[in-house]
Amino acid sequence: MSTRSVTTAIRVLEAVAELQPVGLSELARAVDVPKATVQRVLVTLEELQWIERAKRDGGKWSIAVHAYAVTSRGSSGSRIRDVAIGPLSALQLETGETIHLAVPDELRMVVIERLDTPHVLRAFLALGSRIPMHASATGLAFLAYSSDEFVSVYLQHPLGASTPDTMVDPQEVRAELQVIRSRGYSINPGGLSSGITAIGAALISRELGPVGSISVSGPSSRITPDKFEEYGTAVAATARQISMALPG
Amino acid sequence: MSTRSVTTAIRVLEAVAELQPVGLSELARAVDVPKATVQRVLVTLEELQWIERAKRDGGKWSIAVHAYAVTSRGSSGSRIRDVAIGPLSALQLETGETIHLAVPDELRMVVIERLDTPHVLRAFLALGSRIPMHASATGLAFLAYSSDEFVSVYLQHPLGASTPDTMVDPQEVRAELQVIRSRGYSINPGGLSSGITAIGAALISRELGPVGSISVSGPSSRITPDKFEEYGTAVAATARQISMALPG
DNA sequence: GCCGATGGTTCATTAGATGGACCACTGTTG
DNA sequence: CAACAGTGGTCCATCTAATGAACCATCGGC
Repeated sequence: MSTRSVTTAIRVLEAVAELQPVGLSELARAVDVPKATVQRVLVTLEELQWIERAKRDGGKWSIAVHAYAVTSRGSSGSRIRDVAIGPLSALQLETGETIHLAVPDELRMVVIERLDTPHVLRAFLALGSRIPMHASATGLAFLAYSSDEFVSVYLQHPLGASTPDTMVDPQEVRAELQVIRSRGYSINPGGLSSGITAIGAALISRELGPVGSISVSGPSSRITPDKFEEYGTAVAATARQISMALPG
Repeated sequence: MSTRSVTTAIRVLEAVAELQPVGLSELARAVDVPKATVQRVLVTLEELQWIERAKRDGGKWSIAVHAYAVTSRGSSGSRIRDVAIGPLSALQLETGETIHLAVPDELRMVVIERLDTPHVLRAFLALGSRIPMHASATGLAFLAYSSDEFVSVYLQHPLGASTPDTMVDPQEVRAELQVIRSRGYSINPGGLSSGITAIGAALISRELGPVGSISVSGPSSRITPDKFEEYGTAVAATARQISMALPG
């Protein structure tokens, strides 16, 4: 139907990203394509500066910065980021805690922006991190406003535990989503990283439904239950403000 | 010699990234490939979730989050980022200003990490920004420790002015690099954005030479000349610390 | 020495990418 | 309103160029 070689090339590229640093044979096995084909693809991608081989370490392959530079320029989240950055900045100043902006990619949330806290004790999520929806405040908020179909599909996949406190029971998650909807924001105490509590709210486009979410997070010692409501309403208000400014 | 269709596909992808949101005809012109071919590539890339078409706006193409998620997972800079994040966090707390971590891609510096200030007045560079070397503290620091060949090649290209204060004379840049080397850090007052001053230092791998650089930046009203030395030595010390922890 | 890995290359076969020509549609202009 | 210059999109005969089985070279271990 369409450009088989391109498809395999991209599949190889994604495999490199996932397994890096990785060698030829392992890649060929992972993608289930003959070595010779993978080899040609690798050389091509190298010429294009999208991947590079380690100088030592038997010349294993990794993604090159150029690939990152190309794809990060913009990305669909960029318009969201543009309208979000102002309100998020205000929210950061108001709460003094770390703020995350995340958008969905397949079954994960991807962190596309972060504003830092001045505190020495910081909640840290690297930009570009892919985190499970059921284990994060952003993901839960997003799920809470997603369609039933999507939630069902999501919950059919095995729910891994990021920490001992992660919700792994689909029933429990469903109930929590209901709570989030009635409350307007999500609370995730230690479900993604032990000792980190986060409070999130969904960004909802009138036309497209939920398109991402935001959260404020910090050490559980600072984000105590008595602050949940204050931070929750602040996050929810900021999310509403961004939602209204969305292009859709 | 190798996989022509893949090459054109990647060229199309890069063109989309650069011109997004962009339509079929414009793309075909940009990459100088028949519309029909571009069309097939676009459909393929869409199936792979690497690009997406706007719902409104005549269905123009943009890079999808998935592409960003794939390439940001790791990227060669990731190991740098991993070892850098701790020291950078300390530097951010020490100075209270925005910290950037950038690595070279072709003739630009690409911002791969940022720790920002809690100040209302913020120096902001979006992640993934590609900035000219001669116009940025990070770039100048990187150049200062690059090979003569690379510097010569770089200076042969036209030096664009990002602001009225950008150095555009190759001689002047060369002299500045000398100053940076003897001082140990770079200073860039308003050369990238008017009213923003940045101080940078290079990350140097013993085996590979310069692999990136870091900088602290803020409004020129805060980063005044009397702070140059204090911040400069701090940045340089942090850079040295990271350099020693580098894998190479 | 053999064995099981690895990375890398060759080349006959034919799958499949190519691109010129074409259609349908929209908005502009004289 | 007819002609026109754009746009996105599709067909299909031609022949390029992607494929992959078979092959070789090298490495490390036992």
